[in-house]
Amino acid sequence: MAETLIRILVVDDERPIRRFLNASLGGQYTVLEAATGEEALSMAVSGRPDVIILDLGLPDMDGVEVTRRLREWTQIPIIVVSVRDQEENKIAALDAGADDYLTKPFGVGELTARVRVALRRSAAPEAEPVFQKDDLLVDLAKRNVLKQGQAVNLTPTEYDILRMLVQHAGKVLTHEQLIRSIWGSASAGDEEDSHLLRVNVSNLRRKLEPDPSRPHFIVTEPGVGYRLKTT
Amino acid sequence: MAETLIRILVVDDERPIRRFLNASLGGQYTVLEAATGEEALSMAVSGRPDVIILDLGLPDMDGVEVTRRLREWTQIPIIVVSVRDQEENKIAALDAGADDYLTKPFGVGELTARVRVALRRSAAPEAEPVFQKDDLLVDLAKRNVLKQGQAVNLTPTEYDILRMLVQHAGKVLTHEQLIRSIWGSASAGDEEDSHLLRVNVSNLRRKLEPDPSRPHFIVTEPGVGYRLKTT
DNA sequence: AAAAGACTTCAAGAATCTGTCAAGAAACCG
DNA sequence: CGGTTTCTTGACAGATTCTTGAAGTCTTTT
Repeated sequence: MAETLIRILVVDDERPIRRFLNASLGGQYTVLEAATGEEALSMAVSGRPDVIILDLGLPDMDGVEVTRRLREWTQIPIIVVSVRDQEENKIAALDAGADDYLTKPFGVGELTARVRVALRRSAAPEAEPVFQKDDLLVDLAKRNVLKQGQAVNLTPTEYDILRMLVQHAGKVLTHEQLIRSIWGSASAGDEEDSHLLRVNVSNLRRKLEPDPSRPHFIVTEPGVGYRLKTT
Repeated sequence: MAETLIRILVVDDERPIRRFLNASLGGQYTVLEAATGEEALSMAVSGRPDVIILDLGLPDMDGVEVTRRLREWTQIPIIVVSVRDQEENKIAALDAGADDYLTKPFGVGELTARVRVALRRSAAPEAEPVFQKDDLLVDLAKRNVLKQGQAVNLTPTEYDILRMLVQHAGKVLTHEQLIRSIWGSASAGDEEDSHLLRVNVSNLRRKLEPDPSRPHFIVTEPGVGYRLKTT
């Protein structure tokens, strides 16, 4: 069957559950397994799954955090599966970037139906999680930034800005868009934060650009915002 | 906020439930209502909702059938809401094209979270308005202007004018329309600004036209305004 | 053909926006 | 708690853009 090319990553720390899901889905899909959050994150990169089924109760990391980390670089559909039935858990997971939330126990039929929904949708094109140009390489999945093969140390804020730029490489991001994505929608339209943004971009350039005074990667669009050059 | 432009169509035959949902969602979204399947189908056309919340138990038509009919022409996210808790109902609805399935009773928080998920997804792939003619390419989504493949540096004002022209390519834009869209309605009818407009158009031509003295793209309609040639 | 009106071009000062440095405050980590 | 990193803020120089005036060009009208 050609369908077997579709890969599903099952993340759950309990082996019996993994085996159960493997048995349920294995007939139609290729099933990858991960038992911890770290494992899930790395397998999401290496295994290139088409759907991720994620249990919230992991030993090393909360499932919501895993979701958040994944969403930094990919739109792979995430179906959260958990014994937690409280509404607040569902909301937190969904707002963190999950596409669906099933409460255990659930029927296999419903799960596969929701997997089909996720697959049906993911015909859409996906942004590249890796940006490369000349000596600069940004890998959003690994959270790596290399300049001439050397790791570059970025502060969280700097990385957030760079991630935004990479996710919209080639497009102009307005000051407001950048500020909102980094400091929240609360503080948009504030001159203070415009300045903050400029300082951070300046720092970014100093760390990334060969010649910060004549930017090669992060170019200014006067009066508007910044853009990551692709060409 | 302008966010109220997002429209949600609530389909349920019970008025109390419609009122409840309207109250729950009305603060953030514009809520449209339909009580029957037929009404839902016609409102999906006329109301152009961004999300549809659909009850399965309608008097004239089964909700699954409504879903199927909608999917014949649109990908508007459909969140099914039903008292039916059997797995087969869920599977049928999801496979018919629904994006999500909630069993009544449900929490408002969860519903709005799932609405956000649906909106988040459909917000992603936006149509890119692009204008191309000969050597000139204007990409409004990227805010890019290329002349013979080379990026052209436009000032914010110049870009605003060009954007207006592209958005109404082929049509004549009066001086007043252009001035109003760029400097606000306050200063329309002012001779000062008419001049300003001319200066900016002149600069635009110098940057875009092969021969600024004989405009190929931005042509003057004497006494009226300017027009972007499409042919 | 001259005149009037409309449009275009050029140039320079004013206003605004942007980049950089540096130092104190705050947060983080062991 | 001490040390380190990161964040925030202010000041200032530099660059870009906006605005305005004057002069030149084109078109239409008389």
